[in-house]
Amino acid sequence: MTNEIKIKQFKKGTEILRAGEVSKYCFKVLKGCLKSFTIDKSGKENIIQFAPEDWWISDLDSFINEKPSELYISALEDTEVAYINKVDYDNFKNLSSADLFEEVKILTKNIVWQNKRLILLLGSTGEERYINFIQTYPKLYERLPLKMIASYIGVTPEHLSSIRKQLSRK
Amino acid sequence: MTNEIKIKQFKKGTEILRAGEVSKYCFKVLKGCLKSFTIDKSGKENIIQFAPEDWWISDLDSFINEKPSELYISALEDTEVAYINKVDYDNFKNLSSADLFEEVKILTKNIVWQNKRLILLLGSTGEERYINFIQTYPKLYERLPLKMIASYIGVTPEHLSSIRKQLSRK
DNA sequence: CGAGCGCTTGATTGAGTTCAAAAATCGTGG
DNA sequence: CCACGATTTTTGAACTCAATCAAGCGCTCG
Repeated sequence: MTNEIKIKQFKKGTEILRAGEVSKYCFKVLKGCLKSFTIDKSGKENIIQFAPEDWWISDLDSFINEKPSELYISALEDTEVAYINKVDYDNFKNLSSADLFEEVKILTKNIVWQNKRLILLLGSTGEERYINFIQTYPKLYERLPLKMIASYIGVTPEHLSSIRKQLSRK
Repeated sequence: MTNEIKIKQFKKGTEILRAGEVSKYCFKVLKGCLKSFTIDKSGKENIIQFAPEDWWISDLDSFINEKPSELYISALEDTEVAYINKVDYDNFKNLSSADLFEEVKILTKNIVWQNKRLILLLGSTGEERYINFIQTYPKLYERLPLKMIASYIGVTPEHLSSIRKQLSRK
């Protein structure tokens, strides 16, 4: 197996992937934080994922099947990533069982994580999702501006502001 | 590798997993249809996933980590499944690279699928999600009662009914 | 110091829920 | 094969939670 992992830096604010382009890379964040998001019909940005240290991020569908991406990816902070390209990824099938098993574990974690988000989006209020966010990602809560968290949990910044106010009355 | 896949039938309406129990199995549907769902604070049922033919379903977090399930699973139709238990699943690490690679592909598909749901839930209206559902799962649309589809796309049955009415005026 | 960004506040609007009840459909036993 | 009860779907009115709109405050950084 050849080690084809490469390293790259992005300055805060860098646009790394634009919807419509094919996602050529899969990133693992070493330092800093990236986000993936859509922009819907009304022009609103919806954050699908934050990727702080040790998380990986990509538009998997676009990356694997080489189709236009639905997601944008950009840097929320100065960020350092390890990344892999499609050709190297396809060589996965030549990896050892141990490495593939590792990959299975990483993917499984992602499924569990996304599933929890689906459960929250379908069955809880904005307030509940906000509380859950703080408890689940206390570090991110300190690092990210309120409007990013609002977008992630699916409410407007104004509404999150009022949620906060209510919660502080206790 | 031992083939530890077993077959089982469920009658329509059977409760297969209850939230709070540990999910002992991972099911692959051969015939019929299962659903996984939560019941939120207000008692409302929120459908997380439908599993018609060839889909697999489980509370993965509960199954893998042997913790109490957040999800319920039940049979929407008379259903036949293949299932695997935890011990056999753990033997995955002894599988061939080819088999593990296959597993990676299955998991990747699940991630892509869940990701599309997240995008829809965060960035579209009930009407858009309904149209998307019909286009993505025309077969399911024929088989399932409206209230199930409503729960899946995150609106009330009453509202879905009115969405339908609006769409039919064309 | 001023421009811009992030956060808050309050007034207004609107998409979707709730509630209640009628109409349609389904399924099961006689 | 029909009848009747149960479930599902439709309808409409009242309501509610969150979005939108608009304005103002406080920081920071250029």
